[in-house]
Amino acid sequence: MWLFHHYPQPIRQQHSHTRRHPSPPHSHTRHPTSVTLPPSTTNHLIQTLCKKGHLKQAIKALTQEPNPTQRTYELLIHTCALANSLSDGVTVNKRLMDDGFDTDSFLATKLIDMYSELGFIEYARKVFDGLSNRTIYVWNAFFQALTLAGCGLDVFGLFCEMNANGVKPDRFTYTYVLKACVASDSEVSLLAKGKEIHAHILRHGFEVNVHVMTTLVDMYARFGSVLEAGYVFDGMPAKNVVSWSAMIACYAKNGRAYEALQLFGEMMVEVDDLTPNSVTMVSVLQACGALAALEQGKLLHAYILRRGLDSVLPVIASLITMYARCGNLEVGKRVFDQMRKRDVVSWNALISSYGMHGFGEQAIEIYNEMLRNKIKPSPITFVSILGACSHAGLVDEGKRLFDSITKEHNMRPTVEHYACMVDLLGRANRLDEAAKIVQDMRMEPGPKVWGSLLGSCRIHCNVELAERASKRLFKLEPTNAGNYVLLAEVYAAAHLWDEVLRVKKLLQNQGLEKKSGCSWIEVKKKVYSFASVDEFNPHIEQLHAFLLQLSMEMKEQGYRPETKVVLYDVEEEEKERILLGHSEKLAVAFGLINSSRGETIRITKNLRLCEDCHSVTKFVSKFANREILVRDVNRIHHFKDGVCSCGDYW
DNA sequence: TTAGGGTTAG
Repeated sequence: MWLFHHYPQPIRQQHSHTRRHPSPPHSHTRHPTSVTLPPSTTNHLIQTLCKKGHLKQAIKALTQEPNPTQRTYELLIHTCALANSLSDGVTVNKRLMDDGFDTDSFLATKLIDMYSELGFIEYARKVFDGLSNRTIYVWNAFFQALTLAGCGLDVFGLFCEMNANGVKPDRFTYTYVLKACVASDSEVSLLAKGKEIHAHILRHGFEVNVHVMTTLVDMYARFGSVLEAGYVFDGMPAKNVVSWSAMIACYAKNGRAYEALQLFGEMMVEVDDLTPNSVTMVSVLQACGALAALEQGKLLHAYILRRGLDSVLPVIASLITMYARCGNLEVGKRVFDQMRKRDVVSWNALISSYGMHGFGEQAIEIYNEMLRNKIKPSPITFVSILGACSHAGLVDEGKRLFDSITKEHNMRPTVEHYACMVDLLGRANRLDEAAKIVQDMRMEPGPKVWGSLLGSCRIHCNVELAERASKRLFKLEPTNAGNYVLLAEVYAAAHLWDEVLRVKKLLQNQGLEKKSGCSWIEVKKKVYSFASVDEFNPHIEQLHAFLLQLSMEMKEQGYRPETKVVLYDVEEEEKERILLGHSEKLAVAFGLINSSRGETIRITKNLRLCEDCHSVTKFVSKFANREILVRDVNRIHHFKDGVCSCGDYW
């Protein structure tokens, strides 16, 4: 029994000779519930101690009880899990096996749950392996345990074995097996497995079960298969608030914020007796934030207050982030200030809000206040605060905070933290130091780290390092078009047009495409979107004419188009024409035409803001005397009087 | 005995 190697010898010897009723070989006949024995007061005592959470005393009492019942063991196991005590759990496990409960599938289920909760999947595996009569409960518990432990891949073989053994999957089995597809640490994508399970579900008539089908929607959502998720959702015979929320979350998480809001609207208007709850709100707020749809967001805020959902911490964290992403940092701060209770997520939300607005020093102040409030930082806290330092160019502060992860907080920096450091140093044009961090990392630098390095090379036009980083990235993420585009931009800036063409070919050969630019603007509570190549847009001619006129006026004032960002080796004039078609310029023009003076123009872009759009927007903010907020993938740019809040550092 | 959707970052 390797399982018990590290633990004290079982206590059986102490009580075996005190046992008044010698045990028959099989446990069940000896069970006090199945033989008529007077109810044991010790059993009762153990159970009471467990219910009150006095685990140590309960374990002690166990040594006095010769015939613990199944119920006693059940409570003991549960209490060990609650008390997070592996050693006690193992003691109980050992004792119940000695007592002949080793064939008890009910207790086996409980043991598997316990080991899973304690994070010891190998112990759970031992229990599972040692049991011959595996009921559906046992299989389900083990599937769930494997999934939680990130061993999703193991589930499929066992699922086949279970079917081969004639045990029929039930609605719970399917939810666990579907979850196993997404919760696998393995490199292989398990989408294909998920589709197989989908077929299995249909063959066995489970397409009527709301839980199973909702899990299926969620599985497709997590693989980014929005269409499949939609098919499943649309085909569901009955949907409840969870199904709707899952589909809304699917859109919100997969860059389809507009559809998320639409679906939410449909849910509110068309479906009776269905009330969105706090979970729904979180996804909808996310979608508003993604679109910078401030007016929609405010309506949701009012709704949250009416429904009394403002005491739900995740809702408030999403609300703070929504306001910040919509450019309204002050309101977000006010929401935070009014919270009666705050958790680390609330603080993280505020820190990252200040970070995305470029207020690095204030973000650090908030972080220090959080520590003074005795809130323990989470790994995400450090991502947020390092990101804030990066946006504000606070290199030394960032380095100090990074060191504090190990020195002051006894935590280990993750790949994400290293990626933040590479970004921080790289943006600040300290590429050598950034490269050294990558070299000295104690773990494998993943795509995020190399991606940060490549991004910095793009800003500072470092061809050699960009080639090194992209070589690794092309291996790690062969289908991420963004990496090819970044490298091409580095080459274009260096006028290495042959190389630009070579990278473009590489992209084409794999059937990949450059993600096209897209911008959104909210005007009078409606969201309008613009694409860079957008001949179908009804406003396009008007906008082009407007921009052409604007560009001429700006040129008189000293504007020079930043043609280096154009990835085509064409005449300057053509490059200027291409630049004028950028989606954010269309959105700015649309905003100027369709909103009244004094109104802030809020725009969102799906990519990083290009240098030319940045300088044009600065000009516009001055000449049209308008405040313009542009949120790109990285941060918020607040243009006013010809200046941007990022200080041209982004 | 067991169940489905969410929070903060990049």
